[in-house]
Amino acid sequence: MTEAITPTVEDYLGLIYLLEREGQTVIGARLAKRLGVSRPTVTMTLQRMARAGLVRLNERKEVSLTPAGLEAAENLLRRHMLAEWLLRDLVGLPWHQVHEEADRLEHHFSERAVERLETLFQREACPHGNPMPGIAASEAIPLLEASVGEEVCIVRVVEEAEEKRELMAFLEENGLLPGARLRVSSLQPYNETMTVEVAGRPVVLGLAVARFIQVRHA
Amino acid sequence: MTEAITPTVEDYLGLIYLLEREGQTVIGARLAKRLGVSRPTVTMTLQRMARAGLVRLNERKEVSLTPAGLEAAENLLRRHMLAEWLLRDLVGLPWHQVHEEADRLEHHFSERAVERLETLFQREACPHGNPMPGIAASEAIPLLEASVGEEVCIVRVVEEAEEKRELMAFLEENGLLPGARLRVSSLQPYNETMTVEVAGRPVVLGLAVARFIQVRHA
DNA sequence: TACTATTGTTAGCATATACTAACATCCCTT
DNA sequence: AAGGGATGTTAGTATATGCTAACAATAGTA
Repeated sequence: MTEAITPTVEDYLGLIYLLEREGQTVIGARLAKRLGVSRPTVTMTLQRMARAGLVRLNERKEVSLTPAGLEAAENLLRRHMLAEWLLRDLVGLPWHQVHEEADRLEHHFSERAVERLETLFQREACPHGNPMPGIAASEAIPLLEASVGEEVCIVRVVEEAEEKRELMAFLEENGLLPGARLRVSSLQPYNETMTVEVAGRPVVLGLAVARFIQVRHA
Repeated sequence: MTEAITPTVEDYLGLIYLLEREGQTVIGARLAKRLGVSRPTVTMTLQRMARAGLVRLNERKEVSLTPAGLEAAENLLRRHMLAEWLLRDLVGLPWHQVHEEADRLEHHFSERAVERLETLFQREACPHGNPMPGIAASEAIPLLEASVGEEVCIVRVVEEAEEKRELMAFLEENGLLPGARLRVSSLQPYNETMTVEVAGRPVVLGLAVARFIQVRHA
């Protein structure tokens, strides 16, 4: 028997999957920071996960998913994104809250519920524009790299940003959701900010935030 | 700070609440049986719960909810029933599966999600006809006690039955849901069964099951 | 190269949740 | 009243998940 995968372990798997997808090297310290737990805890949990055949560590202690781990991770991500659509489209939760809520619910859907959700929501990305597992990410560049004057369309807000509650509320308030059109008005690199125009109104964005927003030409 | 109530403890609270509502005396052994855990486990968990001010035990070891425990229990029950409506009306899960699914999800809704669900579903009972916390149960008698020839309408399938997967599937298959009209055709007490007519078709029910179904005159 | 910051691990501990085996209690019925 | 079945508890154990303190190893960087 593959012993049941706990919610905690699912969280590790999902995060490792996302980091790998972004091309980052996955190390324990990074997991500890993102998961909000201590490094010793990560060491122990990774040991259990390795024993269960979900991950492996190379000589440089870099973590990667085994085939079993990958499958479980994709499964979780799919449940996460389906939960987000459920919460947004049917429950009517505001965009900036669905990630946090889905993060708790995702672990508890049965096979049958997932099937129902899959029938209801045949989407290629989550409400934040990040691709469903198995789907290739559509072309996009960080808003940071768009040129001044350019008219762009938001493709996605990357997962790392989804975790930041106030930032998400700020983005929603200012209409900075996937699909939004905006113009890059000006750059203030000395101030670590840029100014964009959304629906006729100017919005000042920190450059760190502009790195979280990916766009394509409109 | 009232330390967070765990899903396990919530399960205990919910069950104690339901047993109390049915007027049963709540003892550890009964909890152990219904929760599917050993008696020692129940002893230890009840001790923690008593320490947390959620329940008390009298000299005869009978369990009852404190005000804090009652509040937490009603809160859980509400979340459970809202989850059931969500799963039935929006997700489209079949009637007989929603209880089991809700039993897992109920522990993980935020305040805000509950508010949304309450706006969407202003119901006085769950999909099985059992009253929402705070609402008085509508008059009904066990189907068992209806007289032969009588035409009745199903008011509820009691909570104890909700836990029995195959039974629930059987009931749904035969249209024995709240609101269904049926006629008591005959009794076979020697056989521990009774026969009812639903939508023109005869269905034979074990008397134990007929005790789980509550009806009113149609 | 030497120092420092980052990273990983060990040890020791705590809590919630489970289990079995064994014993204690208590109530009811014969 | 005695015996038996139901009930509650104790003791001992296990697992997953967390922590801090301390140390070890590694990697950069001055």
